[in-house]
Amino acid sequence: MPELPEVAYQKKYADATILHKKIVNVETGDKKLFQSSKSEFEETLKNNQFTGSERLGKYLFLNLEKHGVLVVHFGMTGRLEYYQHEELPKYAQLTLTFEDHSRVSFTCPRKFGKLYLAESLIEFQKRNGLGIDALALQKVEFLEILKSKTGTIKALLMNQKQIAGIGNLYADEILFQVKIHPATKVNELSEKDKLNIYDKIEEVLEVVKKVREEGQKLPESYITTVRKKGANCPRNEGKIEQIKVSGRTTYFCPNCQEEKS
DNA sequence: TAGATTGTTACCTT
DNA sequence: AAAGGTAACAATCT
Repeated sequence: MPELPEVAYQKKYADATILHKKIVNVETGDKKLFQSSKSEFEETLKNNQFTGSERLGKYLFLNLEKHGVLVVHFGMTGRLEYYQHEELPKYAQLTLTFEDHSRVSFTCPRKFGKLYLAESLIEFQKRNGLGIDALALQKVEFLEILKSKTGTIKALLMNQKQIAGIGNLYADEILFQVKIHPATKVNELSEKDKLNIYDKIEEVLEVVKKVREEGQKLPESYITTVRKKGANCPRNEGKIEQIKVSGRTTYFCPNCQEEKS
């Protein structure tokens, strides 16, 4: 599920389903997901309730009436499922039953998700060194982050300690939209390039966030819609290629996104 | 079937 | 010291 736009959708989903209801039962799954002891989760959540939610990057914060906040990281396959029936969904790792008998499960087939207990969003952000949320990022902050960096622009966009919220998919999308080769070194970018990248970060994330929240389709001009080796470029100027950049599989159009020399 | 998949991070090298 | 690249994690799909 999980880059910034998908987590924004999970926040909307949580807001519509699980706020202001007393939690009467807590069931936990594989302990590798739980970043505090499972008994601590059980004790903290039982007889408590969610009062609201916040999002930072790819993390969802479910604020509790007492004892701080439940923090959810969705890994690659995590999601919230709200339902009224008895049987647990497949891959349920945390299941809360509310006073009205409805339930919510955090499901996570690949178990890359993580659950934390924290005092607050700010405390969690500091403790984990998370950067500024990509949609709250100011132009000057972005330019400051780019200073004296030597790695690839793609790796920087995905570095959660610098900018929080962009992953492999939308890093590729941003660089496709701005027509910059993903392996370009940050120190080789012109000032114009940098400003264009900043604008596309905001544009792409806003567009995809809205698409996810409203259940719409991505624009046909997006490489994400044809993310496959040999596919036709949405601009019809070439064939999509697949390479590795900073260890991650990367899709781009060599025709639109020329390599700097 | 080998390699791919939206996540992070420990561990290497420079 | 710090920054950047890589492999590993788990389960499934093509």
